[in-house]
Amino acid sequence: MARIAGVSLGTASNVLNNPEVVAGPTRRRVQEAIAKTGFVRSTAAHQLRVGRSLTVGVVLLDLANPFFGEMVRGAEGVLRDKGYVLMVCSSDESVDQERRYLRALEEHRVDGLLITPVERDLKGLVALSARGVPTVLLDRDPGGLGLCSVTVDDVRGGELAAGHLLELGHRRVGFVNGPLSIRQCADRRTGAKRAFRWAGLRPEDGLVEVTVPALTVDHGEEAVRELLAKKPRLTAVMCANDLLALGVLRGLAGAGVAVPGDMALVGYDDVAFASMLSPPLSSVRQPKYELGASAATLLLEEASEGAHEHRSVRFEPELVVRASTGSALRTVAGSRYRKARAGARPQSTGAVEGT
Amino acid sequence: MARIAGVSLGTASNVLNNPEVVAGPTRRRVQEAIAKTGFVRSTAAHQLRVGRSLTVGVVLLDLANPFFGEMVRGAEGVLRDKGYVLMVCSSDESVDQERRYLRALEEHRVDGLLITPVERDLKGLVALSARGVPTVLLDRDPGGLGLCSVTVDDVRGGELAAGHLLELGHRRVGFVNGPLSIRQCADRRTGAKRAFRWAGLRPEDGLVEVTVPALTVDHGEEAVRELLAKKPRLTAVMCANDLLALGVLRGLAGAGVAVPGDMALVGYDDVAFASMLSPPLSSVRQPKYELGASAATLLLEEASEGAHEHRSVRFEPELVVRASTGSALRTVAGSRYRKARAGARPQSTGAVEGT
DNA sequence: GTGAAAGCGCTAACAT
DNA sequence: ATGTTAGCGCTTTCAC
Repeated sequence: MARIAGVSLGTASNVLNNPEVVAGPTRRRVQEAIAKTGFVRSTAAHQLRVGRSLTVGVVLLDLANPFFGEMVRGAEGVLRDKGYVLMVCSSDESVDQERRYLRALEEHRVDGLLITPVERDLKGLVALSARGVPTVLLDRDPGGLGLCSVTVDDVRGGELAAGHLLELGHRRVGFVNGPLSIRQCADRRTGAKRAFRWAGLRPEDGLVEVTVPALTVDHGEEAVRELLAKKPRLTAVMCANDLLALGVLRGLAGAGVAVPGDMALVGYDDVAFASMLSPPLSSVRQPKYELGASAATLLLEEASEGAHEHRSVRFEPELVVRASTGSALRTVAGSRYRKARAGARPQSTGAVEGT
Repeated sequence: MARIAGVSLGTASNVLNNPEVVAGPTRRRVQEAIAKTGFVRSTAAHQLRVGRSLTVGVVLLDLANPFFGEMVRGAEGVLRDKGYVLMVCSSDESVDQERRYLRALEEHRVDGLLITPVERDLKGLVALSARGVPTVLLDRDPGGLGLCSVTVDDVRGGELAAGHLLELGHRRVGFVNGPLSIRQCADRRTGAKRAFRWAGLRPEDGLVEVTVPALTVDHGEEAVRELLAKKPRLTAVMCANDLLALGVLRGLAGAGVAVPGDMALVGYDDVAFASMLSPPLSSVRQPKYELGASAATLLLEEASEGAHEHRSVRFEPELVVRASTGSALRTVAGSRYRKARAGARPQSTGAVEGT
């Protein structure tokens, strides 16, 4: 023990926590002893005294999913500088597993919790928060309950995708969407319709929906037959996610339909391989890293402030334009949409990436 | 506190840890009190007494990389049932960051450590292990030092890829590889050559190497010109990873070369989108989940056994055959390779996935 | 079967 | 400026 090697005891603690209060020579002596004995302080004992575990719990659906991986990196980026270590848990979309982990994290007395909850009922989390564990919801609306949250505006995302196609002059747009019971799917649909209305068009006329049971490549590919059968013929397709878009892309290739020549295509999520497809896929990106980083920041706020005002941060998705949507279909019509949109709101924050 | 609500103190502890030693009625009374007061035991205090933190540290290069994400899931799968929670840390390939995290994890008294070390010198980890923290290396050879490890046989992987093409009858095979300073690249190359020798062929004649500075899509695409210029003409190409393969695929498409008709193509890693390409890409898969799971198992062994024998587990990569390598070029020649290979070792554990 | 008491490693208040 | 002491919440003898 550093104490035996040195000469004091409680002073050693000061060397670690209030170095300035210890006299130079003493301090050095203690530090030497620490180095020599290979002393490493115990967080557990520290926690028992001080009440902070220097630990933050993160519960998400599946760490193997790059979406969550990147989000965690965002949180880690801000939290590690504050000396926190992350306890990361995959609930696997199981309410039971989630409960077990929440229990374990509470036993560990995490100083905060970031969670994408699978349980519909949030009252357990509200209670946890009331018990003094700062809690931030990830990609989930707190629905008026007293919780912080960080979400992405999926309505806006749907609007961006549809709006982009409208700007390019498309007036007959297919929309391959998943079940509306998934909140994200419903929201993106709402956004797409809104884009049509902004353009002075009726969604019922121009937005042709094809609903598939799951957001997979295969379902996307199957949807192509239906898309091509529509009359009058579609000139563009938007999809509820990139996997569907990839399937559509493959289906179109099989049918000899050129993208973007005969059909423009835009996905959603901007997954890693979207930029690698042929042609590279235009898509709507979610700020995954920022999502995590901002959640962590909210957490720190809630942990430091005495009386805390719960806050909800909503991120704007970002349109990433690539080759799959090509250039304007008819210049004149394109400008019409742009004009209708102008002045309504800050212009779309679309980023353009090389082909 | 449960104690006040109930009637005893140290007995409450027994209700939690040795329920059978407590009389029925008493036990029930305590449990009620626990439920009513919302008591949650403190791991920290527990740890202070018992010495176990119920925590395992995981240090990897980047959690946003799906390779690591999946590996962590493997570890989580076996560890969570034992009541452990994972402290996951991304070193970002920074030696400094790695050291900081290792320090923090040791302060937390993790019961074990899984790490993909960035620091070349492993003596810090050996010391840590000697100090009583069971440590398992992930995807890194312990080089004779006393540490457990879990790795994947990249030589074998290279052999699988090349062997597959040889079995199909290809005799002029391009190999787009990264810098040999990367251990994985060097190993895969060694394996590819070995496959040629097994087939009774000289690698110098049949294996045509193209080295690129980095394993990216763009470098793959650029390599195509060089590949197509080779005489006599190549009939197949293998790549050191899937990104390169994707680039090659794109380049070939641009040059009007059909895959697999005019050129067979096999990648490495079997990333998520390999199966989604057109045509779906044959590749060599690393058992990511199993890597993590097996590392965790090793950790548990090391933690439980008194005198521990350090073990190294080496995984066999797995050939995933998809459409990009098509069918045999010339049946006769194909069988020649197969015959040479037979009996040499347990046959390749290749899995076949739908087109 | 249950209670009482010591102590894990640390920090903060107090005494010197 | 340094040493002394109490106690964080728990487990674990050891009496009863």
